[in-house]
Amino acid sequence: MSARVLVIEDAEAIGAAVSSALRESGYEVQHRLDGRQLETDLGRFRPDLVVLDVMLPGRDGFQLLEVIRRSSGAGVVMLTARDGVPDRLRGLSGGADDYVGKPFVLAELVARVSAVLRRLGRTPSTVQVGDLVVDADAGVVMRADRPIELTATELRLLVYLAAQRGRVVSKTQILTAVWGYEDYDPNLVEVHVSAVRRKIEEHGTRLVHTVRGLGYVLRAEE
Amino acid sequence: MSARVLVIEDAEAIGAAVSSALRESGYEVQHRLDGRQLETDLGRFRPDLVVLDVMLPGRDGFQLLEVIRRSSGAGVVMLTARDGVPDRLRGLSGGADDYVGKPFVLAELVARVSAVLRRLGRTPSTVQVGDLVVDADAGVVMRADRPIELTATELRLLVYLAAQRGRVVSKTQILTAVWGYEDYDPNLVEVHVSAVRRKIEEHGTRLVHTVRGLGYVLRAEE
DNA sequence: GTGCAATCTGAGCGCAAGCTGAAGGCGAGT
DNA sequence: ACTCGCCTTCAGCTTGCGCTCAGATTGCAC
Repeated sequence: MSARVLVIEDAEAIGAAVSSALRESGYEVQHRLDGRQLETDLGRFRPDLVVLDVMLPGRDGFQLLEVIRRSSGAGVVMLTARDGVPDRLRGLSGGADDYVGKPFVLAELVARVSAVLRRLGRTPSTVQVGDLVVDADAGVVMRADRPIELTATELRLLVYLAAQRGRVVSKTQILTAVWGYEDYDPNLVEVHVSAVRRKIEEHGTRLVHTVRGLGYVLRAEE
Repeated sequence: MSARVLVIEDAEAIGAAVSSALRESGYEVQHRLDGRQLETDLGRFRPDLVVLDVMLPGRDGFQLLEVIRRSSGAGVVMLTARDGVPDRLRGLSGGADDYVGKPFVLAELVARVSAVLRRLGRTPSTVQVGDLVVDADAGVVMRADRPIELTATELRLLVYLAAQRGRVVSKTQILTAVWGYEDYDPNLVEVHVSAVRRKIEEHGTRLVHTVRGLGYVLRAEE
C-alpha cells in the first residue's frame, strides 16, 4: 500500500533525518550512502521514488539518474545546492521529476516527494472524508461542493492528516511532517488543529478526532 | 515465527531486565555484555533487531552499529543517555532505526522495538481476532469495519494482548509490558481489562478470556 | 453447600492533556 | 511608513483519563 522511497545521500545526518521524516509520513524507506549498489536496490527494493543527492562519492547524481531512468519507472527528486542554478537545469533536463535545494526544510522535501508520487499515480491526489474533499495537488479543500479558505499552514496540516487518514498521528509526527521541527511544542499543533476544525467542521460534525495521549485522526463521523 | 532480538548491554541488571521484558513480549532474546563476538552472533543467531548500548567496553555502540549495517539487515535500537542530544544525532545519523534515552521505562523500549520490527516488515502491524482488527501502527481498532474509540492505555493494553494472541499472559507480564511497573497491583489491570471488554465485546461475545489464577488470553470465541 | 480468594465493576477524585481567545511580532503588499 | 493577515506564544479554562477504593460477584476447594 505505502510507497517505497530510496534515499541516496552521503551526508549521514541529512540522510538519516530525511529518512525518518519520510518514514513518519508513512513511506517505506531505505537509505544508502552512495550509489554503488543502486542496480541491486532497484531490483530488490523496487522503489517508487528515489531521493538523490547530486554530490556523491563515486558515480554522481546525474549518472545515477540515467541508470534509474533506464531500468526503472521510479520518480526522482534531486537534492542540489540552493544556488546551483546550473545544477538545477542539468537535473531537470536529465529528467528528474523535481529538485530541492539545500539547505531545505524537511517538510518541503516530504511535500515534494508526496507531490511527485501523486503525479506518478502512486498516491491518490485527492482524498475524500465524509463530505470533505482535499485535493493536495490543487491545494483546494471543498466541503459539500463549496470551497473552503485555508491558510498555508492549515492546508499543509490538513493535507498531512488526509494522507494519513484513518491513522492516529502524534503531535510529534505532525510537527516534523508539517513544520520540520524537532522540538516538542504541542500547543502549536493544537492551535492550528483548532483553526482547521473551525473552518471544516461547520455543522457540528467531527472530522478531526482527538485521541488523548496519542494524537489526532482524520475520519468521517462514525 | 517470533522475531529474534540481540541485546548488547554491559550493565547486567539493565540487560537482564530488558531481556526478560522482551521475552515476555514473545521475542527470542540473546544477551551479551559486550560486542566482542558480534560478528559471530550476527551469523549464528541471525537477529532481526539489535538493542545496543552506546557506552560499552571495547568497541562502543557506534562502531558496532557500523558492523551491523555492513553485514546484516537487522534493525537497531540504541540506548543513549537521556540528555545526550549529540548522542541522539550521532545515533540516527549512523543509521540506527530508533533510540531510547536512559533512564527508560521498559514498556517504552518494548514498544519501540516492536515498532521498528513492524516497520522492517518482521512483524505484522495488524492482528485479527474474530471480527476484531487491531492495527498497532495506525493506532486503530475496528470491529466489523467500525472504528472503536479506545483511550491510550486501553489501546496499549489491547495491542499487547493482540501481539500475544492465543497465549495466556499474567497480570505481572501485562503490568511490565504496558505500564512498565514492577510492583504488583492486579486491580489496575482488572479495571482496564474491564474497560476494554466493555468497548470491544458489544454483543455478549467474549474476546478477552479470564484464566483464573493465571491471567488473560485474547482469543476468538472458543 | 460453605467459605475464601480472585475477579469484576461502578463511583469519584486529582491532575495532566487539550482547547481557545487574545495579543504580539513579523513579513508582504501598497 | 502603514496596513493587513498569518503564525506563534501565552494563560486561563475545560475535559476526561487513569488511578484508587469498596462493595458485589464468581469460581474453586473441601
